[in-house]
Amino acid sequence: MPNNQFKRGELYSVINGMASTAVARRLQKNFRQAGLEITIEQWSVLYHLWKEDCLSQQELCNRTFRDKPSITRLIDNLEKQKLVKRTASKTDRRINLVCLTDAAKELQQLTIDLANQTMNEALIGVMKEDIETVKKVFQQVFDNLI
Amino acid sequence: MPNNQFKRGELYSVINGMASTAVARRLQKNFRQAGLEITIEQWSVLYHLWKEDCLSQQELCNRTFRDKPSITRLIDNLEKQKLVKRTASKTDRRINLVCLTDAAKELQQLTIDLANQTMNEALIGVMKEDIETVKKVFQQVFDNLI
DNA sequence: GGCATATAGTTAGTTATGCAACTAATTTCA
DNA sequence: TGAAATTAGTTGCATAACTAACTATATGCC
Repeated sequence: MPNNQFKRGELYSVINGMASTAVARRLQKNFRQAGLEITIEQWSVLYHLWKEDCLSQQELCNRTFRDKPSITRLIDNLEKQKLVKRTASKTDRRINLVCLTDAAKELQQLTIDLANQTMNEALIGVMKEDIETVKKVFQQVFDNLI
Repeated sequence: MPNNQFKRGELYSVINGMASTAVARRLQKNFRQAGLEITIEQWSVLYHLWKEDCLSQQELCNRTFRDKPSITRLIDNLEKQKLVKRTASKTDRRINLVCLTDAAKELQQLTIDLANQTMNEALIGVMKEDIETVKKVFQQVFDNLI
């Protein structure tokens, strides 16, 4: 196979491949070294709740771009760790509102610091305008595929 | 929390987040619609074997950036599907060489076409030089974190 | 030669993803 | 009003990830 046959597939592996995995592993490692017992995926849920508390599970699906079973189980685990609590909505009995506990609120600043530290480690030598280009391209890719 | 406190965390979610997931889901969907029963992860192993057949499991770990247990199980599943075959190395009895079957060789062109099609769908409206910037940034991120 | 160390691969346990099928509550509309 | 369709959430099954602990083989070195 000539090398140029796979040009866009190579970009696939760029977008979805080693760099992303490396960042995720580093962030997880930095969490662990700081004594944090949460996973990256749990963190992404908490992140949206820190921005706006007491969202429904469906709303968390939309914001984290995960499907419903994934959110169900992430919330199960976060509830076991006493970081969130399901509360029945008073206006719609189908809905669980997912609210932060005080313990979760205390984690916010530490995880922000660790995420920023991780991205600083990852972005050494990367120009600011190139970062903007990456953001722009990823937004376009997301819009193309919804 | 002021919004600008999480600037680099936002980029984290860009690199590791929704666009990557959207591309992976679309590629998987395109595989499925073409009647291909393989996962993206299995495909990534086959991809490296198409470039160079009969690699050791350790070499597949290095090239796919996965750990050893992940490769063990990916190879288990690929072997169940008769797409690869483990062969004991003659020079080092610790090593399994993973070789493609004829069935796997027949999948190569179809999956290349589907990967290219998927990336074409994803990259509508994205400029060529911006793609090069994304590749450059991701290479730098990977080098920073190894 | 033989012990210590390193390397290749497997297994076990926990967490997460995707899909399909399911229950329960709500909304639509004839 | 009441049956049909929609929405919110859960459960089951298969695949995959990470960590740690394990076996087997190979290498290094005294």
